[in-house]
Amino acid sequence: MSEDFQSDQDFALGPDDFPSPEEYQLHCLRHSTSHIMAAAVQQIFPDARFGIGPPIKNGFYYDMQLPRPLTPEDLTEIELRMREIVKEGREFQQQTWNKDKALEFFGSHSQNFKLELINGIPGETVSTYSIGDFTDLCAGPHVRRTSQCKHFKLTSIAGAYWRGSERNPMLQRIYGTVWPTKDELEEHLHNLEEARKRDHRRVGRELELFMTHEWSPGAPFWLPKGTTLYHTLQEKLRRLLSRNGYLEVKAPLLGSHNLFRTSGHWDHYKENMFIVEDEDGADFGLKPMNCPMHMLIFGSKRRSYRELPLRLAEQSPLHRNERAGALAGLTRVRQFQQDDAHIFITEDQIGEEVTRLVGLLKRIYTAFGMPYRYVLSTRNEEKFMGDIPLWERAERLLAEGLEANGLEYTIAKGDAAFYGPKIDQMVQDSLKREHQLGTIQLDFQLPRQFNLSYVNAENSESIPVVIHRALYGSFERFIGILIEHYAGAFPLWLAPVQAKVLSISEKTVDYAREVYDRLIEADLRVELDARDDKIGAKIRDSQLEKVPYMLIVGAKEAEARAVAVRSREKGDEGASPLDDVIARIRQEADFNY
RNA sequence: GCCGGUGUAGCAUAGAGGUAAUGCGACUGACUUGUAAUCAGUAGACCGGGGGUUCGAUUCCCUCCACCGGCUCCA
Repeated sequence: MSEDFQSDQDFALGPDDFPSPEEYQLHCLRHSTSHIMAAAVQQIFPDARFGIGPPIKNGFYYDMQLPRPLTPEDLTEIELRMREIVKEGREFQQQTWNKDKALEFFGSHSQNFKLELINGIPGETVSTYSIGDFTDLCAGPHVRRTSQCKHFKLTSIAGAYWRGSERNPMLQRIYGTVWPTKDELEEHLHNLEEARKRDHRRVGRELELFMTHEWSPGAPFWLPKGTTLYHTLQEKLRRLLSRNGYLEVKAPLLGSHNLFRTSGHWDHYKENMFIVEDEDGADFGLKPMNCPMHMLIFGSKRRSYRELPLRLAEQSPLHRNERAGALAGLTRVRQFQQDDAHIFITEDQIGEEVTRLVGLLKRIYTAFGMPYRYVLSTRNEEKFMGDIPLWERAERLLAEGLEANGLEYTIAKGDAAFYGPKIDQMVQDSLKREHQLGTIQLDFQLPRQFNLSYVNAENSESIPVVIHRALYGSFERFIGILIEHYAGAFPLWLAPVQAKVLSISEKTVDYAREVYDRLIEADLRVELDARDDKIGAKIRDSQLEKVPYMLIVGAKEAEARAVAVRSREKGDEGASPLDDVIARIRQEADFNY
């Protein structure tokens, strides 16, 4: 360990708490830069009251209460002063104070948030760090001196509630990023710019996949090309599911309050539901989830253990009244469709069903070239229903289901919902960002609330276990992630337009039209560009539209009944007979999970 | 919901207390084109909605709406 890092003291966090020395050093660097920022802010606003300023992924933030809202110009000013502090090379000096001294010190500086923190810290003493005249309550660790924090940039200003609670005052938060070297900082800023360029909202508009309108906030309008994408994902999934024992259903969108009272949504989820009244004033709700409806389907007749596992899949629209400030693009919407399913099983079938599910996830996500990992969420000691032995058995079965497939996973202790443990699938996209997509949730409660049972082999009644599961998550969010993963350049089987026929001149339009018709007959998604324009311009437009294949036809091709193929990735591939090209594209487009 | 920001033609941007400009796109015409932008012309904006200040507001103020960045990754 380098002596640039304060690993030699008795800190709350030491090098051993991190997976690697690099991460430990980054932690120190980011935490330290956060202090430098606070010191700079204090120079400008002597009355600033500080909250917390932790290191985070890629950087740091600091929450503070200031006499006025910050502007972007303030960030520039703060950065300037930070650079001075960095240049001065002030030393990070640690001191251990007893609490009385700390309370007196921070009290005399009106740092009431710090007082609250001190009172929440166990033990008799607290740790502080000073750089020059700026002293902060902090467990550390830090770098040795401020001169080590050269390569930073302040990135944004945001509002944040003190301790994340809406009942607390709103503080101002400044986010920043910092790296050990200039190159790494520049690379990070470059990555941010790249991410901005492939933002699904931007690409979705440019490629005419979807639109939004202020008269339907939180509900995307799927344009023709986006609808093709949506349907393709639905159909590929349907095929996979029907081959794996799923039965698709379509339950109503609207349900009586009686349904949602029974499911518990009326008591626990009503503020997120859209409620409508019929002419007599009876309350109905738009379903926020499919599960209550599927319970009714299961309960609609006497069920036998021979029917289990009963796998009911549904892709219907769901509505959730998300808070206005939480809406964003396709990732946080009010109307969406999950690739939902509820699997009714006996307790004995849990392990095998998990195996089947991770098998399905594997097929799907290898198709997209996205690596992933699993997280098992276990019982929360404070909020859970049902008996503990059943929970423990179920958690073990989930774990075994993963292990039996040679899958590594981490455990999120206490993160389960009250009704049962779950496995979440964390998927990495091409920009190495993680998204929670697939989920496998056990539920011991809902079948009981709906009084569900089946006749077991001993001819008595048993209560089924339910698995709620999604593979894509929601189509909306999944498409948003795919757009960014591929930057709009979808694989052939998924591309809204698979090929575009480009005519070189007016003289070859008839043949171009013929080529177009042949591709249509071959069930390919194809467009014809017969404008009176130069071939270069048509190629450029197709390339910007990210069409996988351009089929260029001029006099030579018409003569030979051929097309010149230009692929999105490889460029000009020369001419081939039309029949061969159709066969080739057809074969490549023929894809299933 | 809360904090901050933004809202000008389909898109990207400019502008200023006296009703708006540029590029791309669209449309029309000419060119008939061989692998990432042919040329010329035309049309297109109640400057997000409502209210106020003012002789006059798109510009300043208030309010509503939408969008964007956030709202524990816990000293």
